[in-house]
Amino acid sequence: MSDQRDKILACACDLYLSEGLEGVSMRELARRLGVTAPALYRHYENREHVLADVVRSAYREFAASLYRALEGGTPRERLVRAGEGYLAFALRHPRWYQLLFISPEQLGMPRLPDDIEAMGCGVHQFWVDRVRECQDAGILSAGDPMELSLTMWGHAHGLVSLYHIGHLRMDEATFRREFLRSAVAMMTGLSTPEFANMLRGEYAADHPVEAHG
Amino acid sequence: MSDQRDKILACACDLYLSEGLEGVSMRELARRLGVTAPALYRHYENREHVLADVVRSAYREFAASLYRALEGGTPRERLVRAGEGYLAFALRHPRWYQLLFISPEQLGMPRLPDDIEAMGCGVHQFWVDRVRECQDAGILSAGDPMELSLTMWGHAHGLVSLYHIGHLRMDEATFRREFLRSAVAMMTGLSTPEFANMLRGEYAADHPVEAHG
DNA sequence: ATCTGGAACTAAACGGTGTTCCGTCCCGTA
DNA sequence: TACGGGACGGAACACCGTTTAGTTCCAGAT
Repeated sequence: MSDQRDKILACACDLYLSEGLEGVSMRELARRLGVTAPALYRHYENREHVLADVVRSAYREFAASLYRALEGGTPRERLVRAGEGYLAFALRHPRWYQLLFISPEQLGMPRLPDDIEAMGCGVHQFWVDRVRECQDAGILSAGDPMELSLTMWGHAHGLVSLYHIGHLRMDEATFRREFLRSAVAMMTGLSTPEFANMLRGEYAADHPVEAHG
Repeated sequence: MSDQRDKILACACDLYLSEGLEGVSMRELARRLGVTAPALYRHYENREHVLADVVRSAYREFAASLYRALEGGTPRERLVRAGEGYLAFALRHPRWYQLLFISPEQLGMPRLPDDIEAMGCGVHQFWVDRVRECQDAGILSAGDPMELSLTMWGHAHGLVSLYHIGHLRMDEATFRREFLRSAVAMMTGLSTPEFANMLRGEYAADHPVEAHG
């Protein structure tokens, strides 16, 4: 029965979300479960395997947040909703987001397990699909959809990452505005000329330039 | 005399570059210096302060790699060289690059020391200056130079970060090509229309599309 | 020349970590 | 009823950061 394994994982997730990676120790885990540390090794080979399962949980939560974008009715709406879901997840669950993009060696493993790498590729594929259908709809310019999605993903992850680290001295509301503005600026370089104009127009209408001097 | 302090720092840098963060332990540091661990506390308050000095070293190396761009003769050349310097540093010294963008809590500190945060802002300011002079030269579109540089920085850091983590399944040469292509695509969204056209033309001339079926 | 103070070090220890080994209990099954 | 195996606890090993107390040694002042 893997009932206890589930409890360990749930406890490890709680511990990680509240205390960070260093907070997830086998002994503290055991303490919270009313057990001694060696007992955990009945259910998990070692700490590394526990952390790998926490990462898997993070990926599942992340994927769920993204896949809700498929409820959108048009390629454009699905792409926009995917972007919104991405940002929402990154801001609502900073620690989970960071776990998705942490280097394996910080988890104490030389390489990520294959299935976790596959989850990362799955997310990437989701983006490629969103891009491709926007290309088919004439919204994004032609070209390898993987290349376009790479540019978009890199941009989004970079901004979020800089914000989480604290290199950007902004509050969350300001960051949301900057993220949107920056995304629109970047997307105009990836869109068809007509759609780029439309994007600029919509953004200008929604965000009138404030007077300052 | 801070001779020993310098030796400790040099040894910590070596240790970090070869073994990673976890490899930098006070005991191993002491072993390599032919000394016992408590002796280190004569020269450094604790491990956190040692690591902070390693981060400072990383920043100095990074800044040096960037500031060489000022040898360029035109705003455009200085911006391009800065981008090349950024990528070169990130690829040549992955561990040092990662140290610049690591979250404080992974270093065991609640917040970065003020002077280190200031070094990060200094690098940012360098980018803002490169952008501003390109705007003055009519190469980049008008607008807050901080906003433009944020878009560019986010994009660059995001791509490098994804590559370092291993989410991008490419060798280094492929990544360099993808990075350049992606940067050009993004820059066309930030440039004046004339310069965007020129950019596209130059990139197309340097990178003829390969035939594939 | 002797005394003194302080810098630099060592040894030992405390409490923490991941992990292993071994003994023990307990429960389902033959 | 006997057995086997899963689940656990206790003790231990080797490591970690850090503190305390004691030692060595040398420069400078008396």
